[in-house]
Amino acid sequence: MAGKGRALPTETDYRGLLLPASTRLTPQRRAVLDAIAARRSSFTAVSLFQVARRRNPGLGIATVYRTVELLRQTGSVRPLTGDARPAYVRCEPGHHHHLVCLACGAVEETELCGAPSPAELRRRYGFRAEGHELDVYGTCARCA
Amino acid sequence: MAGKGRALPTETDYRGLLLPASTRLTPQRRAVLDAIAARRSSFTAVSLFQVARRRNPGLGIATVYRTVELLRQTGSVRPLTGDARPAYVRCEPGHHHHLVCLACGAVEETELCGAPSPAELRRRYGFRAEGHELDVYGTCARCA
DNA sequence: TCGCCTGATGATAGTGATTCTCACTCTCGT
DNA sequence: ACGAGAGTGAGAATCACTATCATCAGGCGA
Repeated sequence: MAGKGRALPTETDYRGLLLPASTRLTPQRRAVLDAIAARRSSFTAVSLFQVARRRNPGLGIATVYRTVELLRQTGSVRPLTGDARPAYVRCEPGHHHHLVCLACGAVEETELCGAPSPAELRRRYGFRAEGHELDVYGTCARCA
Repeated sequence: MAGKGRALPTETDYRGLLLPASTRLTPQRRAVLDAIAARRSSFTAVSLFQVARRRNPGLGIATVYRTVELLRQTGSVRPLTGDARPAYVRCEPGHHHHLVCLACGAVEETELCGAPSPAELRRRYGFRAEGHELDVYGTCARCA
């Protein structure tokens, strides 16, 4: 049952939004994925819910949370840290961080990252780094 | 009434925990400051409440939140980002980041920081950085 | 010494975001 | 058509936190 007939859990026009394998692409999830794909900035579960429900009036808020959680598992969205909570951003694959505009909520990805190296943290603190969160807050080019 | 007779808003033996000037050091706040000073790791408002109430049984949870907020204003505590939420850590003055142990909750400060420079973000993205959040997650020396 | 003013407090209701529960529905493979 | 199990919506529950408000406390001036 793994990767046979039912095959495509997502379709390519969702532009990189991936559900975990062997989950079904239901109309409800489609509505949520559409709502995310249309976003150019950070979003909250509630705001997604409001948009997605226009397309699928019966949609429940619980389904939005469930779908976002699935996307989080695949790395397609990430919850923002800091004062922007509670909000999420779309994520392309690979290590990167976010530039969050405090004025309009727009989020830009950047591959720039100078987080302390695991080796140095290990040497200086005996600390085994497994991951890190870095978000930069400020004003985007449009709002400046 | 500004910085005269009433004088000392805090006392030095709270090891760097500062309340804003012209706030009173009440027994309730003292109990909360004690509870924080005794911590070697991250803490939540509720866990502080439980500890501080042993010293001051009448203490209300609202007072704990109010006191933590005062300390946040002076930079003496900072809310953690990422999955460790909702939790706070004590902060020494100055720019630094935190190494958070996912096993025991211990938090170590480090001055190591390689966040992208505001100048480079400005040049490449037109983004005016105002601040950033960086927390590193992993396992501390004791738990490893 | 006595009120007074204002900051501080505790109890409690309220809020917003999120999670849980559960009966029901839909889909897929057979 | 059928059975199994993934998926669903509604609403209750939970969690962290905030707002409200009557009351308290402790310097201050009179």
